[in-house]
Amino acid sequence: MDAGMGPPPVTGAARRDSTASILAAAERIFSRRGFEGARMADIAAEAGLPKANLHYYFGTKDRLYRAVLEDIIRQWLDTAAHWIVPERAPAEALAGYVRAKLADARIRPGASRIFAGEVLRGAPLLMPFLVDELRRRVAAMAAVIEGWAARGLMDGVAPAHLFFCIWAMTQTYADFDVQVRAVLGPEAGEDSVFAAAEATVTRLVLRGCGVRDSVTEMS
Amino acid sequence: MDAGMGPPPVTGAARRDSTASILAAAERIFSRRGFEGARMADIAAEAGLPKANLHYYFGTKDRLYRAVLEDIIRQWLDTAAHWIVPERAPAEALAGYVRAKLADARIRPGASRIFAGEVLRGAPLLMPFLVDELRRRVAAMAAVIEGWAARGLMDGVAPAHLFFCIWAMTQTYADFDVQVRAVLGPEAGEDSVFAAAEATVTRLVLRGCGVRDSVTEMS
DNA sequence: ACCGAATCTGACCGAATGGTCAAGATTCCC
DNA sequence: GGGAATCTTGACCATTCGGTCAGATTCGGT
Repeated sequence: MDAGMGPPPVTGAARRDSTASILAAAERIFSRRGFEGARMADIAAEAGLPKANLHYYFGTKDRLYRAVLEDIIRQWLDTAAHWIVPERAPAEALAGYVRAKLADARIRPGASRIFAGEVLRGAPLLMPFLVDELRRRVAAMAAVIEGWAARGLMDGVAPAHLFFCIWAMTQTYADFDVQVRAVLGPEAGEDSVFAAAEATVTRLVLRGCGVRDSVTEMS
Repeated sequence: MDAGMGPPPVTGAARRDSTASILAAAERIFSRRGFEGARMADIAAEAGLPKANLHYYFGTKDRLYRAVLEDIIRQWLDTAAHWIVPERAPAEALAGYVRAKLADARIRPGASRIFAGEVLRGAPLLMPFLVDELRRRVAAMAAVIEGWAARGLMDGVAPAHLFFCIWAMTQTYADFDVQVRAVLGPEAGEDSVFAAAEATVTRLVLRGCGVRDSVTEMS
């Protein structure tokens, strides 16, 4: 992440507003069209600014994309670090993590979609992050899981795969939202969809891991 | 699916070879670059044919993409129709379906990635399919699940969401293969990765659904 | 009020890309 | 064997798109 620097390295006032609205617009456009499909002109229009303005602040399309990604990664890691800690009980931690990830998927689906698109393409930009930071984080989280298993609080499952599954199930509600809506039909409201999603995912995770003291005995 | 027709509506001999290698090349290129990112010239090079040849057989990039997608959808539906049937026991059906989907993800990851990319973009081409065919299929599969639940063979879970979760978990091993490999490291071989994946996903699904007579009592 | 720095913007490129075409090569069928 | 349909291909084009730039315009400090 972070390569070189844009035009002026100083801080400004209007800078904040412009960059913020550009980033927001970029997240919206990139999330639906992907990096290649997104047009700088469209992002500019979405942000209500002339195209040259984007280049003034971010230099190139590539750097703008990186900036968006960086923001996404930060939140991604924060959520995990908040929930998957040894102090919590497995039931609370895993259910909380699932709930938080689903909330992200609902509130900020574009972020999840951009991340997905990046990894789909082979993670040309994120590869260093995946191999270094993410790998370390997962190792740490795996240790937490194994600690719980060792204390008899849950079954022994392959920790990394458990996380792959949790990420897949939760993020699918952002990445494949169109499919979810199409299948469930228009009569299914957002609230009920996400309520059912949380119940289902939580159930699969908690029961699948044999978590004792299952908070969600039924749903 | 299927819109209009290519240049000549007749059958040919060399036609088969060329179209086949073009489709294979297209699947490889589209799967990593997405529709917008894929270059007709690259697909041509991958297929070992001049670019004009692709246009001779498929007319436009759009029609070539549709042809690839159509093929993918067919397999997608076949697998589901094969496993999720009332005659089978839930344990066998669900485990078999998971195994088959994971095999697809391993053997033909490009197909899954193309499908994912299409849905990520809002399914501009697949929307009709999602709303009509897929919705009907899921309704049928949901009826099977509910039948099993009614017979006391498994718990009552929201069937559509169960499938969303199964698709997410299995396809993530194709779509996010790069992330999986990066996190698990190079020392993890294909075989062991997919073995662990199958064990984990199957466990989450079967235990999560409270399937009786669980074939996989432990792993 | 004044001045330099920061910000903004319309007009303008060059490269890349999907698509075309007409002429040449090959295959098929009688 | 011969002619027509099918197939192949290099050269070419129009458009689109990321990026540039020089000239306004506004902002911040004194």
